[in-house]
Amino acid sequence: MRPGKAVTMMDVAREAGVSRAAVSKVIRDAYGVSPDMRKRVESAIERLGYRPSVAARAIRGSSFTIGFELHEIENPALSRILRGAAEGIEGTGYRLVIAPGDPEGQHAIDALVDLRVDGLVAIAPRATPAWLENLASRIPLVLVSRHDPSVNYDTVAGGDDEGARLVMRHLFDLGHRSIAHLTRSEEATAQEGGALAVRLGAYLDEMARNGRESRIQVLRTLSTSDAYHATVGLLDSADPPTALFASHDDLAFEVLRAVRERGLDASDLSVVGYDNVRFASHPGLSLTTVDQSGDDLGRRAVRLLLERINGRTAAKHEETELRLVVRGSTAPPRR
Amino acid sequence: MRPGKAVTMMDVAREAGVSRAAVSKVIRDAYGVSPDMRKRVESAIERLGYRPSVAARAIRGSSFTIGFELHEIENPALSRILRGAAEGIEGTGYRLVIAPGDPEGQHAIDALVDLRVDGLVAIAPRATPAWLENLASRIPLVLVSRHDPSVNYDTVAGGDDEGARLVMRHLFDLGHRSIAHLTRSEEATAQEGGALAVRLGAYLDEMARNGRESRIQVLRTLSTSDAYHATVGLLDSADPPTALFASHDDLAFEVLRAVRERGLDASDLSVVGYDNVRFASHPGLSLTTVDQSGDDLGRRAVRLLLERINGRTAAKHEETELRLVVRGSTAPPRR
DNA sequence: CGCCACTTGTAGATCGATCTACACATGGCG
DNA sequence: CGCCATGTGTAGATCGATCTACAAGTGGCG
Repeated sequence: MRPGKAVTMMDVAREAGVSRAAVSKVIRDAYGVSPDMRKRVESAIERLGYRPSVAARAIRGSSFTIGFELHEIENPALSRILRGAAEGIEGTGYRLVIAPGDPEGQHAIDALVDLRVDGLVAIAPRATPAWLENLASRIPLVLVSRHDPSVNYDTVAGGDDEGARLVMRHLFDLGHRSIAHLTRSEEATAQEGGALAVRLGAYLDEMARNGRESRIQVLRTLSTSDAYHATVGLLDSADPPTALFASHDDLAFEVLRAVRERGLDASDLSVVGYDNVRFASHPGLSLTTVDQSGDDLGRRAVRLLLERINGRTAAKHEETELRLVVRGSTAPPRR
Repeated sequence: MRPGKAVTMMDVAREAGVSRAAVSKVIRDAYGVSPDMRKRVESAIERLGYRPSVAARAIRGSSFTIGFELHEIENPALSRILRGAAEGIEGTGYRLVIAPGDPEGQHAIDALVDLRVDGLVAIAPRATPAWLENLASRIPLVLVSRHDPSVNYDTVAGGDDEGARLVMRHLFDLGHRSIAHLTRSEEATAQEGGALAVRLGAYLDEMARNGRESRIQVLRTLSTSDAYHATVGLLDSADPPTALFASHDDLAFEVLRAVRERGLDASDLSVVGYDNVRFASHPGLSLTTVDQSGDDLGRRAVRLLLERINGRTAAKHEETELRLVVRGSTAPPRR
């Protein structure tokens, strides 16, 4: 029974004793259907278990499917955004498919475009604005966690500049004067509008404003496990900082791992993350962090995209609410 | 430029001065293409940036896409399986799309079937074997973390019975005599072949074998945050158990949350999880758990599915390696 | 009674690919 | 020189839907 046993519109038409066009009209809820015909067609659909082929639809017009590009499957901050998107799409008649991919997002985005989705939500922290503009000229596009001032695609992001400054001020207020910043690779912060680039910029600026240029120290890691080793190296250095601002929670947790393993605490090295993922509130971790309402980010992205699919062309750039959540991983420095 | 500006095979054919069929042959690497024609077509493809439409392909035959049904986006154990699947598909010429869905998996699976993917990897802990058999008769299907003895679909799972017994023996060896089990809702353990059902069964059996029927205590939660409240209730009860076996790490972490908030430790209530997600090894959590190689689960599922797509019809049922990882969340009971 | 408007349903083109069947060259060989 | 095998390319049907154009039927109204 394996070989292509799918029920088609033709089968339904035969079963109901009407034409294909009639069936099409019924399922699209189009004009020109008598109550009688509707009933017969609907019962035939029911009986045969017919389901319209998205592929066949896509080839003619809309697939009623939107794509979500996700480059880090295991990053809980991204999962939170994704959950918001999934919630946001409910009841809209559209469905969501996710393509896992590389950090550039290229491969995943291509896969979704090839599927002929009606629109795209992407994170793609390493894609260049030029490439995205080009993409946006061919398909409705919304970017999450980027601040590009594009006219062709929308963006939704947290106020990363403000968030990072909240973090820095919190640390300065506690009395820290030597604060390091832990972020991703050079490429990850290369795009001016990227969230990590903005956070890095705010860190550098706040250090300068407070006259601490000489203590600026930026660490970079490729993977999360790298973050652990980088911290170990930092703690072993001659004159370690008293606080560390990690550009997102997943990195911060690895920093905490190193700190705890040494038997140290927040007075030795205060740690701040970003995103307020679920684990941050766990008493075993208790991470001070910034909540940028990741789920709201996803929900809004979907809403903006649907607006665009339905004809809006003027770009919108939104920001979500921010909130510094102070927990046990930060404290005044011991000295 | 927005309106359907996609480059089609026809455009490429025109550009290269050949027929559509010729272009098709080149991209499918089919027989009957002269080196000269190949070159011209390839350069035309390059010049126009042509990408074949998966939708159009799917309608005729294969989409070279496989679907992954994921009902809990934020569950790190599932993310781990997903990562394995994503790794396993690399270099195979297929691509992976994920559909987020409800616990029944119905909606997500339907969405993937409607997309006309070539095969399906599903977790669907609450689907009935009958429904899955029916599904498997229409599309190649592999189930993860289920032990159904189906002849129409494959399964890959950890040895859940053995794993749960490892946990129980570890707790008995430490001296625990009153052990509770925390699992999901009734529906989640209703399917006989489901991983949670098997773990529950092993718990009940081990309690009985050790003559502790009277201390059997099964708690159920709907959400992860529920697990926290359930634990609080348990700790407040008249004669609380000295150990708790949670059916997966995410629940265990919430149990630990309650334990830690009370200032209690492993001697008061030992906690064991299942899955060995990344956070389990964090010193702030340090959870004893069972590692069932979640990434391997995903990798194997993909491999089995591709075998099936390529013609295998005899069902295979595989199990992954198991390993009990003892950490700080378990200790001998205080009394 | 005849014309028009409206309702209800169908035929057939179309979307972008795949794939079978065939046409046309070319050249080897008896 | 004629026949056939081989190599190269194309025409056209096909997949499952959408959607325009139109045919047939019904009833209102002057």
